[in-house]
Amino acid sequence: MIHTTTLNENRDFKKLYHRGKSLVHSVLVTYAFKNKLGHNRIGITTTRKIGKACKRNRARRLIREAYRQLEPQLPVGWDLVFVARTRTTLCKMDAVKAAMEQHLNKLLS
RNA sequence: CGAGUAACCGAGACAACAGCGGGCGCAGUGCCGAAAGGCCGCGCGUGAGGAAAGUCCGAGCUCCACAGGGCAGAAUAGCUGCUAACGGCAGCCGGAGGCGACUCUAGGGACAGUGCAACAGAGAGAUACCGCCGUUCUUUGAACGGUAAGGCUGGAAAGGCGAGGUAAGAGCUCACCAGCGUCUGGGGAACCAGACGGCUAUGUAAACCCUAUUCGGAGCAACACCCAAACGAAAACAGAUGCGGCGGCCCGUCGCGUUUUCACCGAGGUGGCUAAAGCCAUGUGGCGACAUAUGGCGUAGAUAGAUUGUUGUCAAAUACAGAACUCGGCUUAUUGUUUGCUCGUGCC
Repeated sequence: MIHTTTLNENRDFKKLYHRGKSLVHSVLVTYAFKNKLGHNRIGITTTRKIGKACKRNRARRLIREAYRQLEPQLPVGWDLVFVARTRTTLCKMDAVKAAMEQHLNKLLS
């Protein structure tokens, strides 16, 4: 990815959950918060509610691919956390991408 | 054709575009960092399973004393073999189920000891309630004695069943069957077959227990190394009959003050990390598990965690499901195809 790194510290996730803006959709929950790094950081949460390792991997892949396709049009300087939901594993990538695009347009404007 | 039973094999392939993790090669010495070290571009090649799962066994590897003695504790339980090892596997023996193919089997010991067996029933290591028979008194019965065939209860009632026998009965006697013991024969063994003997006193050891065999503990967040930082203060207790290290206890052994509070110091990096009791093919030995020889292959190593998204073609690609130090098993989840065998039905 061009200007994005992964978010891997638990304290960063907690900060977004408490202080970030969020939107909910049936296949995706998005949290966003501005950072001062000059690039984006994303984190993906797949809880055990979704299923076992295989289903969680699938959800993570779908979200990462959706983000990758949307990335060129996004503004820079945000921390993002995407939370997969149970229905995420059942749907196609296009549905996730549409939900994400809708969320990001609202949150990052 | 239907029902069943056993086993092999597969787990999408190909093409296009986009994208991700390792590896190798080339290049700038460009970027980040205090440093160890890491990042970026292009090309080539490579990249999840039959169960990767559950974490139920067994090993390797690492550290604790290269692991010591005893007790406690745990596991296993027909025989012979295979294996690095196993609670696994193979073959066989015994038992159970099925018409059969075939399947299942936690399969040592109840004359070492302790316990339990409710209720019912006359009586459950012990009986005489009814009944049957005899004797006596007497006469529609009673007392005493004999009996375990018949009745009732129960999961189980003093081996089963038939004949003889008897006052009535009884392994009292006999044949057959079951069980026990001894002997003989066969087998490597579990065990099998036969003969003879006396005539026997329940079940439960997935109840405690006994016997035999095996087992030290913790786990890759193990552990090793590198860079940076720190390596101080106070209080309490003890003075070796103390504290700590080896899962519990006792020894043994090694090390040494210990604990608490405050202060100081990294959400650092690299290795371990994949060549392995490895896989494939062929030959040889073995009923088989497996062993062995030759040749070939070199096949993921992440650390918020990598093969996926969108199409097209194929009759369909759907199910269960994602490596996390590595192997050998077991168990559980689940999809498709094929083949052998068994039983039933119909036709030739």
